[in-house]
Amino acid sequence: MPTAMMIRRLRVTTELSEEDANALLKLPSVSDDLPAETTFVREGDRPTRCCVIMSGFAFRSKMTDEGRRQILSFDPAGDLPDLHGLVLDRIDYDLVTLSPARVAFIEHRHMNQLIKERSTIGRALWREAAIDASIFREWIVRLGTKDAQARLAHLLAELRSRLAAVGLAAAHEFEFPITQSELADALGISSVHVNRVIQNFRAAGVLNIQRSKVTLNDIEQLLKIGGFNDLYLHQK
Amino acid sequence: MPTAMMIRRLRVTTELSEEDANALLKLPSVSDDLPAETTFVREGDRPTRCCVIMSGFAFRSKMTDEGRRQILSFDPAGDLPDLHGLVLDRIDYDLVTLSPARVAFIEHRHMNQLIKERSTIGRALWREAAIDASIFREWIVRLGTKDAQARLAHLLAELRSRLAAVGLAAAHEFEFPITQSELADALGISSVHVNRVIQNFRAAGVLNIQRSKVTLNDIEQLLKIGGFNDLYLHQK
DNA sequence: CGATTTGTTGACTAATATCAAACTGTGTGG
DNA sequence: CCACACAGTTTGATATTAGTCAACAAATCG
Repeated sequence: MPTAMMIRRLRVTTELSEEDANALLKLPSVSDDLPAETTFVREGDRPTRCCVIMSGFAFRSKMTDEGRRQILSFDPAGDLPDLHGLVLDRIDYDLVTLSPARVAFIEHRHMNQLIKERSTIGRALWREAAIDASIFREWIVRLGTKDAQARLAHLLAELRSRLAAVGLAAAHEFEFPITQSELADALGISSVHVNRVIQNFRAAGVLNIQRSKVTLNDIEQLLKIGGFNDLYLHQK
Repeated sequence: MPTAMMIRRLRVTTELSEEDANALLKLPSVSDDLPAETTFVREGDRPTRCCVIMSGFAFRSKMTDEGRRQILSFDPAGDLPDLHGLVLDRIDYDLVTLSPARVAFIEHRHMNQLIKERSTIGRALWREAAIDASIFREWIVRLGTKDAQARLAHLLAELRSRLAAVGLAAAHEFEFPITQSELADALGISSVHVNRVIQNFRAAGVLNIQRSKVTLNDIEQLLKIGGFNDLYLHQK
């Protein structure tokens, strides 16, 4: 059952009948175990299949001409990070494993066939892509209006909310195997500054990030500092 | 023909048969002339119709709890800025006129009917939404990796490219009725700093922004300073 | 025409970047 | 088990970018 996690994920935002779920489970796919830091889709690729993160984390990123990397999303198990490859000729970002991850690949023709047969699935997938876009919009707000502290708090609040929705976060902590340098590339600040911000949070007893685990000691503070409001996640 | 500009816009990115175009032209809609700075869709709204910018400009924005505004997109004539309202329960941003603008509204049920009847139109619209998301991703790169100069250059390069594609930009200039304060909210910098960056560009003979008109004197420099690469616009 | 918004300037401050060095932890091979 | 290498983190010093505030000038609008 390669796509069980994906169905759990879809059901966070969409009602899905057992029939539809079963149809999704029957999608032919090939899976691959990838080590951390593996780029498995590249900017400029012409996609013929889309992928599902089965376990671990991936992220999407872009390199600028000046050699800077911007991380655009974190994609935990269940995510479909290149769904729009179905309707676009080219992929406009790199897709990279953050941790060792298992990734399933589904041929576009199978997806298209299923969408044609079951319009509710087409709708669910379009909806999923729309929420993906909504998360990008909030990412813009994060970078455009918040200082370094608030950016980190907001990102962690979002991750917690999304991971909790699929059972991947406990009350006060979750697995998130990221380096400070990667956080820096996600938040648009330097890794030195990420380090200092984390230290402030530790000293204030708000949170800790250590060895692939995020601990949120004071979630109320976290939400307040990050100015976090979960409307944009469109969870039921 | 309320949606002629929209069709021109769709044809930038998608092949559309005459039949499909005609079906789109027959969509029932109501239009409205709105003054500048009018918020006509609000964050939290439950959408029942979607809109097409017929003339002028709109923008999408979000307010943070701290009272800061982040502009998320500029939407010229032809744009469908809330297409994803078709698949989401709530709108997660404000939609505001930048200039006086004519806006057409199409009931979701008419859109859904048409999508059901003509799957190529459904595809075209999904594709449109996917490109919208791609532009958000690049907006993240702009804010996360570029300094103030490059942000402005990159934004103007994007606008030029998109406007030229639908015939709304001449070789070296286009209409864009924006204040420096609005630019500041789009670029994540202060309006004072926007002013200084513009002055630098003027002094260097690269560009000018004046009285609702953007003049690009040295496009090569503009693209270079902005680090602009148009892959993400997915234009044919 | 006055009223209001927008643009411009200068002085000062705050946030964050950069650079370089040192420190910590973890895994590897001898 | 130790020594080493490596990646990641931490620290301090300094530089740069951009923000804030306040005043004024120039456009624009009714």
